[in-house]
Amino acid sequence: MRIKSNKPTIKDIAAMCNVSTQTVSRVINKRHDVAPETRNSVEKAIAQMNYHPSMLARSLVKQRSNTIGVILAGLNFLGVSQTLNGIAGECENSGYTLVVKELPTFDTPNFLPVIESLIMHQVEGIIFAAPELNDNVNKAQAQLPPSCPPIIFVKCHPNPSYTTISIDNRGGAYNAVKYLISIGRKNIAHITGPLEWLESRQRKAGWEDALKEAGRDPQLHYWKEGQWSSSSGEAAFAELIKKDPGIDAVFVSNDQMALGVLHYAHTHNINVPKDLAVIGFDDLSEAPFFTPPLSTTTHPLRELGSIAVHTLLKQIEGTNSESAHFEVILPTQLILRGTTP
Amino acid sequence: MRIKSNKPTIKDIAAMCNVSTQTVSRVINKRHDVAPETRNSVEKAIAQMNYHPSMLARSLVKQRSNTIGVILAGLNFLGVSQTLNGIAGECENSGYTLVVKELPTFDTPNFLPVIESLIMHQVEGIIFAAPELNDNVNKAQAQLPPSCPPIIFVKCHPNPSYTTISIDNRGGAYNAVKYLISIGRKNIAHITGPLEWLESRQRKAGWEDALKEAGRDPQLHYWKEGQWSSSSGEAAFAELIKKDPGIDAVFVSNDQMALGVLHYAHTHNINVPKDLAVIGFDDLSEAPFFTPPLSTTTHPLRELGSIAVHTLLKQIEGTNSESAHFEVILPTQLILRGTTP
DNA sequence: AATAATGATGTTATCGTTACCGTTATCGTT
DNA sequence: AACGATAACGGTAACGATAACATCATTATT
Repeated sequence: MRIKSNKPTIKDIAAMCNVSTQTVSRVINKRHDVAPETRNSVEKAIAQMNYHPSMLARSLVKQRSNTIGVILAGLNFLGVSQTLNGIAGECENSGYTLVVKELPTFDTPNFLPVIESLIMHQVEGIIFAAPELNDNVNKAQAQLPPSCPPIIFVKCHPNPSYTTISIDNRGGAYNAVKYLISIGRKNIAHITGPLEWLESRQRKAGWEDALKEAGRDPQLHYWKEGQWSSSSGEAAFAELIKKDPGIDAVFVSNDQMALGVLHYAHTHNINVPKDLAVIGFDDLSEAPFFTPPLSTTTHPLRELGSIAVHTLLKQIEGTNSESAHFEVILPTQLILRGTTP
Repeated sequence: MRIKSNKPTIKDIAAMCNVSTQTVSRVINKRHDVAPETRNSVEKAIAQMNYHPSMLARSLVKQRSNTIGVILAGLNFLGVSQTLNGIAGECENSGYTLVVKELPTFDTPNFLPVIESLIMHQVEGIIFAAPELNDNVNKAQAQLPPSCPPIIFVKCHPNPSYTTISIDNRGGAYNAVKYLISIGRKNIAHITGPLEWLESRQRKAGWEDALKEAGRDPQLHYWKEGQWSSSSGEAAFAELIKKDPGIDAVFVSNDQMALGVLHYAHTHNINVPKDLAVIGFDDLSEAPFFTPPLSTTTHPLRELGSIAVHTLLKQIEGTNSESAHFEVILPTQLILRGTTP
């Protein structure tokens, strides 16, 4: 006889109590058709043997894994982890297990292995939460195998064939720039994120739209591409101000780069906000404590995550007829602090 | 005949190719004892039918899930997500699947449900990466069921019964304060994190040790408890400086609170670093761009995560005899920037 | 009293895959 | 020509759990 693994199974419990495995199963699943006496004895045995039901076996026979997968990249960025925070919390709430796959880089060309790995794990749904760079999302969508479970794309461009949930980047930027115009700034520059990122392009579009709406030609305004980091923001601003010393406001695509701008201003005796108004994007928890406190734009990333899970579960658990795809765009909010007058 | 689910199984492939399921299995597992012709036909069928093997079934029969679980709390904190970054990356590298469980709060009293949930999922190992508050880790260890798979505790106090991997908080703080002493600061205050946190207590101990070593009585120095946030840091410093206007240096338990201190200094015309030297902890990527750039202490969180996985996998895959527990403490590094002279 | 309804349990088949062992065909060797 | 070695494959029994049905008592109903 082979040496038994130390993990007790439903059979061991059944044998111990002189009942069938089915009865044990009934106890585990809290069914009512078990005699109190039997239930007691089984429960005692379960506690004694330290038995835990195997989800693998359960999932196999039930044809339901109660698991969803999330694909992401750049966990070390605060934005991504905040989204994950929302996702994980909502999973916990609704009793789903979360499998996390992180892409090695932002611009991983081939998503298929990751998606297939999730399919092999029988996940019931997928949240695609890697940022959209170039056409990576399109590529991913094109690669989706026919047998793919429900999938939600987060923070990407809308696509009627899929459910997408995103942040109103364009609108947030638009509002920020509109405000700068409203306070009389004439020369509003912009520091973008890396332009492969959809978010960067959307925010840039918002800047352009606001300028156009005010009857100004965006072509005549300066902008420069940054790389999200504070140092790139500082460098970008240094270039901008060299090209045009008359810049009196700058809309910056994230708070970290905005911090770089503040640093430059501080070291070059530029008075913020009198000579230079600055508005960022993200509303980092540190932003109110920058010198001066940073005006910026909020976006509900944690909420984004929990909405994504919520929506996904509805698609999983809902009737099949309910598979209409749709699009959610979450609003942003302009927060005025010390870097605007 | 029942309606077949759309997901093909190994049987479907076998039927399609007129071979046994075993042969299909052999092809899937890249065994050599399959005729090239047969292999080809099977592979074609697999591609055609869009077949993906079920990890559930595989794990069940192989008695190996190739999955590990991680327990964490506070994903919205940068430190936690950086650790997760390291963990996820290393899992990806070594072909393990990662299941993430986030605790609802830092001080969740009862870990058992989370751990049991992981056990039920047949994870082969667990990384406990929630921060240590009060005696939550002790509690968790006491609650560990006998049948628990290998588990590694991260960022917690050493315990010979378990493998632990942590950051040298005490040493980092000690070095920071020692440096402040070496540059002649007489009155070195300290702002702690919440004292339920082990990290806070360890850093405070480092501060005390350095003072003692210099022949000073820590009792005569001021300290105040903060809550990690910038605003709490600012408030704490406001109190400290009111109690003793002679404070000429402050060691702050994290960078966010240090930012709060800088903010206070700036708004109250305290010259940093001339009148007040500041050293933080964490080395946020923004720290070099604070005004002035923040001197602080680095710690390798991403590395911590990948080491944790690495160690865990060695315990899982290694021989059983290799189950000796041990303790790793990762070093920190003092980074001097503008808030120290 | 006969029948039906209920309550508590056991039997068997099944989920998708692999391990284990057994079978057949082919080929070179002596 | 008989033999064994090897290659290529198949059959069956697991893995741990549940669904669906079957089987009994026992109690309620007419």
